[in-house]
This record gives sequence, structure tokens and C-alpha cells, in this order.
Amino acid sequence: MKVLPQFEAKWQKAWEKAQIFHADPDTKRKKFFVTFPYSYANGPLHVGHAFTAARVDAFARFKRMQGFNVLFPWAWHWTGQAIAGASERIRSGDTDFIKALREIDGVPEEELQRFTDPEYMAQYYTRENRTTVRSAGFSIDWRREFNTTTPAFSRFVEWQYKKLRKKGYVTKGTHPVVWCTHCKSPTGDHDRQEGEGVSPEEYVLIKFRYNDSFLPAATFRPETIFGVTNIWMNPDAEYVEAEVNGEKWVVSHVAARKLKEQKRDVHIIRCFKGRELIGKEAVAPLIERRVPILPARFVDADYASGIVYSVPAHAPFDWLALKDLQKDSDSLMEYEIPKNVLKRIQPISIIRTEGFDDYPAAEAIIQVGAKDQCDPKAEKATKFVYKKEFHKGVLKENCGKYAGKTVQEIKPILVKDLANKNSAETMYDLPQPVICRCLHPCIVKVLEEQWFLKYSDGRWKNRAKEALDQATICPETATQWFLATIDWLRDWPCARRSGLGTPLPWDKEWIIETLSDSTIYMAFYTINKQIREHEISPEKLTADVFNWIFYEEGDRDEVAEKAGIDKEVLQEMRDEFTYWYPVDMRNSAKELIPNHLTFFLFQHAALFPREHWPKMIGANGMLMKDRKKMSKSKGNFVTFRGALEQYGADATRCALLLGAEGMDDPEWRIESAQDATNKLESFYKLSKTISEGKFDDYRSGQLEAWLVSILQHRIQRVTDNLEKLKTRTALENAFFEVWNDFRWYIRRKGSSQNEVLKEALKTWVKLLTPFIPHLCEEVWRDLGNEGFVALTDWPKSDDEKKDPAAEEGEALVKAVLDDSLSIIQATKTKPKRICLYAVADWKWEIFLEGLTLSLKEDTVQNHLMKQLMQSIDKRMGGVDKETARFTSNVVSQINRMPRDRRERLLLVGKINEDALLRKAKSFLEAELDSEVLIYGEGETEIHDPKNRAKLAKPYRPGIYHE
RNA sequence: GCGGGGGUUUCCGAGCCUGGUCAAAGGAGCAAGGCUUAGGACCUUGUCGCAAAGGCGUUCGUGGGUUCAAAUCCCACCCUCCGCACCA
Repeated sequence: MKVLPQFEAKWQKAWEKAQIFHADPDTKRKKFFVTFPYSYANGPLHVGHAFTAARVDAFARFKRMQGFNVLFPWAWHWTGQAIAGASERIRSGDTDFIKALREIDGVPEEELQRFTDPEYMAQYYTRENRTTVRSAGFSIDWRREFNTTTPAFSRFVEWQYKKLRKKGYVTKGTHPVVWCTHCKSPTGDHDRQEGEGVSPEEYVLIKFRYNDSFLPAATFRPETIFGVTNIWMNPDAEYVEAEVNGEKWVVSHVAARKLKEQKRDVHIIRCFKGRELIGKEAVAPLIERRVPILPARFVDADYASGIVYSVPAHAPFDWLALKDLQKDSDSLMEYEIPKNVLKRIQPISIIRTEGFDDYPAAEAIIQVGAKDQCDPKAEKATKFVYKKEFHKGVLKENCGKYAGKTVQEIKPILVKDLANKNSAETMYDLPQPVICRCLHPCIVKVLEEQWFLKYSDGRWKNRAKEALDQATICPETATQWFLATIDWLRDWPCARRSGLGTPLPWDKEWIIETLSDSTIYMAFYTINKQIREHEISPEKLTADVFNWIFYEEGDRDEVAEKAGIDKEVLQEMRDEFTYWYPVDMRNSAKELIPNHLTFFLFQHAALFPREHWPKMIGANGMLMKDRKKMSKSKGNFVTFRGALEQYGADATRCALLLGAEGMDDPEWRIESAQDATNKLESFYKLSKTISEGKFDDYRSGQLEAWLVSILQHRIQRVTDNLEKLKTRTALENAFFEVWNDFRWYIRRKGSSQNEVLKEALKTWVKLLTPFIPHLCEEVWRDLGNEGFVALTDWPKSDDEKKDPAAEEGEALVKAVLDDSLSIIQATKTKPKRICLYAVADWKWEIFLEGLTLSLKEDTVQNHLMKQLMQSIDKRMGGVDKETARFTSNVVSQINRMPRDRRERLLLVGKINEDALLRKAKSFLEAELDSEVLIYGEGETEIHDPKNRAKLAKPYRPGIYHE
């Protein structure tokens, strides 16, 4: 055991020594450029990375064998907060995190100490992961390696952003984010203790007038202002009177703090309890209606402004709160509210909706059975009414100039109108609490002066769609997802205040964030070879230089001289870029479709001419462990390195690639990896018996013809599937199906010693090379070949080598065997003698005529029987009973065959069953452990006590067991 | 909620676009036999039900429909996974 992994290091060294994966421009050969999104250097690579990368490598190797000059480069992503964040967690002594580094990543203690320096940490993982990738045997040109904080790369990103800005794709703006006031930074989903998936929601604040101040009531439904009857405040909550942007506002105490973070100048004048205003009156804007302020427990001062207005006809909470108040007259006394105030309040119906009468709120309450304003069912009723009215509601006549319009269309117009009159503003808040990892509650902050990539731009979107359209997407089903993403994408904040990365060239306070500095970097691979080789210092990489390399803008010699770069080197870089670009295939996990891969399209569309747009994009599933996404915190994290150490590269790759294809999520199972190891072992053993065999058998009969023929089909299938990046199907065919073919051959022949088989093994090894490259090199050498199988030619399916007759012949033998076994099983008896009856010639004639007729254009299938019978009648001058029975049998058989099958059988024509069966006699006797006698149907000297001979059909000899 | 995928025989999965060779590939698991000192190796067979003759019956989320013929096409419904942004 464990003999295979020993080969791996050996072949990796040999490849490296021969530099076979170094790819340089060669105008005589067609190029192929494949890429894998660089991994983030904040931890070890896991088997999920391995899965994706194995697909890329298999594809790269396949294309290389097809004769393409293949470039597969690699780099490391250092940009962003995550590495800095990880460092921070070590510094602050996060025990769980440190434990994970020790136990899962296997970081040595002395290294761990130094991880407090983010750069060191990135270096460490880059080093570790490079070793891992190398021992996986990927066919990488390492001369182009870099990480995203190296100065040369930063020059490239600077160039990119200046270009984008010049083209108008970068803008400045404000944006709401979930914000931790303690950490003073945005709190992404990953940084949350609580509140995963919660994002800011925009409320409309309708500014009711109260004396000399405003009561901004928060709502999602500003159109309901026409139905307002009163205002709700929580009597026990803390409110403040505050100066907000020079106006006097009354809001909850919490709201005042929130507003401060949302571009407002806020000074608190005084604090008071909500009850102070209960019973007073305010004036609704637009409709200028005086409404009372009433108490309600359902009003949560922690949400939005802490003040809401009441629309009982259309809002279940309001309806319930009003009823609660009517029942509880004591509380009215408490606030000294005259009873008639409440009596005067009548729900005002303002929206007509199909399926509702005047008071949808009341209807919905009855439907869900909500008791009072504190009943959770009220929430359900609210959603129900909201949804119905939003989609189908029309404003009634009492809504002024908005009457007759649908809720959906009127909403933005109304908000705008109100805002113009200073009667409404908006504020953001979170629909549910969000707690930061630091255990402080988060709020919404509006960040100002942020830099955005204008992915909202319609023209840019269209160009991105064009880029998508001209690319091949694998699997095809991902196309829809890309399209939806392009449509849905808004402006993307492309820079942050902290973390590693390249500062924005015109505003150095900002650092270009991870997803934004990684969109066209594949172009950098093409030239980084020269940058490293000639040690071109970063300051020489000016905008002029990049413009010349990528666009051939300006005069080469002038640009070279000004930059201080040798003009020949500059030319080489340009040649290198034009040779390798565009990217021919980029593959990643599907989770990158809604961000990275779409950005990749957008930015290529923005910065490069059409001929440099990506040609093909692949997306694969996410590796699962125990049916869950792999993560360190769930404890189901399997490192790539660990898998390699345990099973070796070939078996790991094999197990991964057999797991899934398309966008399905593969499951990592140690059994699969173990199983793959065993399979490879036995493949190796089998290959040895064939390659080391001493034989002088060069005969080639039907069996050999069959083997060669069937192999052509396998080649076809493996090739077709690999082209579509269907790595699982390809490997399955290359490995299992071919293996089964070999089994049948050896079984039929009773030996593995034959020249044709040995030749077939060569083809087999080639088909497997993209998937299990190390072992294949070994077998290739064992077969007596020189050089690397990695560099040999990919097999081509050759129609000349296809032999349908041989295939059908073998199918006949297999069918006889299967039928006999089935008889044995049904009868539960073991035959001493088996008689086979080859079909009579007249049946062949009818069969072939039936096939011919069925292929005629004007033949309707249900009339085939009639036509065939007529023809037989004419030819033979009458149809006897047996002929009729057989014909009907044959017709139903033909009717069930697909057209290409019928064509094929017709092409093969009549086969000599008798001779074929005689040749297979000894094989069948051995397999069935019985004497086998062969007769022709209708022969005179025939042993046929049960009249089985007449059951014979073409490809289906009659069988009699005794 | 919005958007994108899926539901196939014990399991993983192919087939569906382009209806017929489909009781449905391949692999795994399980069972039996063989080979072996032994085997987590290998070879053969079986693995929906029934069957003393190669067959018959019932299956491809559920319910309808189209067709000579449906896992495959159409309609409705149910279930499920994934993505939803300042974050890699």
C-alpha cells in the first residue's frame, strides 16, 4: 500500500525540472489561458479549493494535450479586512480562534506568536498554501505568481481605477450600513453575534406639526396619510425634544442617537416621557388634519423615530390599539382624554382592493384571529394587508390628486412631493436587532463621501450583458443567474478605510476593497513574468506603460524611455498580453457568481475591447461536509494539505471530481477518498499485467475490433464532456466505463495478453491523465514510452475505427449470456445442456424490410404493420400464421426503437449468428458451466423438444435449457 | 419577500433540452459465489414486486392533460437547497 503517493513527488520534480508548465507565447500554436480565482491568504486551503482547482487543472491538462499552448497561473489574495481582523483576534486573545489555528490549521506555536502582524500571517499562509498547491500536482506556471499587495500589482490596480474613473464608472455617494458604534466600523454578516441577514430598511418620516416642532412619524406606507386618525406614542418610553438640522423635532431618545449617524446635526434640548404629549394634538401635513396623540403599547421607541401615525382602516395594529383603548376607559382618564375624542375617531377607508371591503385591517384581524395589539398574530395580518394593497390597491377619491392611482405607482411620487414641501424625510433602521461580535448593538450609519463603482449604470449593464452573451457559461443554467445579477446589481462601494490593499490613487485615505481589486488581474499574470524576470521596479510601471501594453497607446520607444524600461522588454510584455488575452476559461465556486464573476464581466466590458472579453466561465458547487458548508466553526473543516497527506494527490483529485459537476454540491467523504485510493491501486496493478505481459498474440478478431470501436465512443464522450467542463461525467467515462470494457475483453478472451489491448491501454492512460496525472506518467513509462504523457496528444475519436458490426456481435453474445442467466434464475435449475438456435433467414428479411420501411418519410408508425404485411404478401404470395405472428412481433419491436438505432441496425444488416455463436461457444460454456449446442432455426438435424427454435428473432437466438 | 437551482429505484447520481433501445447508465452499499493463508484487494452474479423460460406487474415529488407512446412535453400544486451587498 501507499505505493502511489511515492510517484507523485517524483513526477512533480520531473515536471518542474523539465519546466513543462512554463508557458511562453508561441505564435505557431494556439493558446489557452485558464484561471482560478486566487485564494485568500488568511488560512489554509481546504478541500473545497481543491475541488475547484482540480477542475481547472483537469481542463488545463486536457487542453494542453489537445495541442494548445496552455497557461495556468496562480496568485494570492491579501487584500482586505479579514487578515487584519484575524491578526486582531489573536492580539486580543480570542481563544476559540487561536484553538482553531492550532488544531485545524496546525500552526506551530512560534509562528502563531508572530501572527499579530497581519503581513506575517499572510506570508505564512501563502508559503504553506504554495507548498500544498505544488504537491497537488497542478500544472502551473509559477513564474507569474504574486500577491495583491505587492507594489507592482498596486501600480496595476491604480492604473485600472484611474481608467475606470476617467470613463465615469467611479462615483462618490452616501450609503447606509449596519454599523457598530463601539468598533466604529461596518458590521458585515460574518462579524455578527446576532442578526444574520438583517439589512437596513428605509422608513419614511412624515413630519406632523406640533406647536413649533415636528413629530416625525415613521412608516413604510406613506400613501396611508390620507387615512390618518391619530398619532401613537408609547407613554412610558423616553422621548426628546431636539434640534435636528436647525428644526425642532420630537423623537424617541434612541432615535435621536440614530439620526446623528444619518447625516443630521442633532442637539438634544430636553428629555421627557411619552405620556407628556398624550392627549395633545398634531397636524398632519398635506391634508392639514388635526389629530390627537394617543397612547399605544405596541409602539417600540427603539424602532425608527418611536412615533407612528394611526390608520385603523388599513393597519391591523392601529385598529387593535384603538379597540384596546376603547375597552380601557381607565387609561383615558389617566391621560385626561375626553371620551368623545375617542368616539370621534372613525376609520377612514382610502384604498380599494379587490377581495377586501372598506376596512381590510378588520378583515385581516378576524382572519388571523388576533386578539389585541400585543398579539403576535397582528404582525401576520399586517403583512397580509400590506402585500395585497401594495400590489392591487387603488387610492380612493378622498386622496386628492393621487386618487385612482395604484399604491405601487403612487408611493415614490408621494414621498417626493412630501419631501419637496419639507413634510417628509427618510431614515434608516434595522427591522431586527443586530449585535456585533463585540457584543454591542448595531445601528444604521449613513456613510458619506464613499467611492462607488457605478454598476447601476444602464449602459454599463448592457455592455456586461454583451460580455456575458459572447461567453460560454458552464453549466448553461448559470446564465440566468448571471443575467439576474447584472440587472440587480446596484452601485458597489469599492473602497474602505482599513485593511490591506491598494489605496485609491486620488484619495489615499481609501483602500480598494477585495472584490474590487480582483476583476481584471488576469491581465497582470501575462506581464508579471517580465516584471519579475527583469526586476522592473514598481515606479517604472506608469500609466503610460500600462496604456501601451494593454492598448498600444502612444509611442513604444518614447514610453519605454520615459519609464526607464528596455523597449524590447516593453515589447515583450505587449506581445505576452496580446498573445494570452483574453481569458479562455475562468472557473470558480458558484457563490462567486453574484459578485466576483459578474464584476469580472463588468470590468472587462468597461476596460477592454470585445476581443479581450472572457471566453468561458465555469461555476461549480460548494464542497459539503456532513451535508453542511465547510467551516472552521462548525468543526467540519478538511484541509487540502491533510487530504493530500492522507490519500495523495491523484486519489484526492479523483474523489473530489467524482463528487459532483455542474452546480451541484459535492460531499466530501473519507470513504470516497479511500475508495479512490483502492481503485487507483488496482488500476495500476491491471496496467502492470498488461504492460509487463510477455505475449506473441497479435491476432485481431471481432473482439479486438469491438474493443477498438467501443474505445472510440469513450473518447468521444470524455472529450465532449470535458469541453463542457463536465468533469464528473468525463472522469466516470474515462475511468469506470473504459474499465468495464477492459473487463469484458479480458473475460471474453480469458487473457490480458494482447497487443491490441496494450494499445488500448495507451489510449486509456491518456484519457485519465487530466484527472490522475501522476499515476498516468508512471503507467505511461511502464508502457515503454519516452517523455511525459502530460505532453502527448489527446486521443481523437476516429470513425474509421468504429465497427458497428463488431459491436452488435458482442452485444449478441452478451444478450445470449444474460438471457440464459435469466432463465437459470427464473427456473432455479442448473442446465446440463444449452441449445441455441440462430434465427432463420426469412426472419432477417422481414426484420430488415421492416426497418427500411420504418425509415421512409411517409411511413406512419401505426401503419407500419399494414404496409409490411402487404409487402410480404406481395413478395411471398400469402402470409401464413407464423409469419404474421413474427411480423407483428418485429413491428412492435421496431416501433419502440429510436430512429438512429434503426438506421444503425440497417447499416449493419444481416449478421451471421450461427458463425458468431460457434466462435463464442467455449466462452459461453465456461461462463454458464454447461455444454452449449448451436443450431440454425429450421435445420433438419435439430434438437428442439420444446419448440424454442421458432422463438428466435434477429439478435435474439432461441434458447433451450435442459 | 425578490432572484436562481433542484426533487429519479437503499444511497450518490445519469437520463429530461431533442418523447420510443428505460425497470431506467455508472458508482457506493448490501447479498451470494469464485480467487486466495487472509483480505477494506480483485473477478462474476443478484439487489422494486411476482415468476420452474428469456416474461409479467407497478415505479421517476403530487394531481391533471397532450400523445399510438411520457422520467422526458403542457398546466396546477407541494417540498427542498442556494444567493440577497460594504463581505471574503
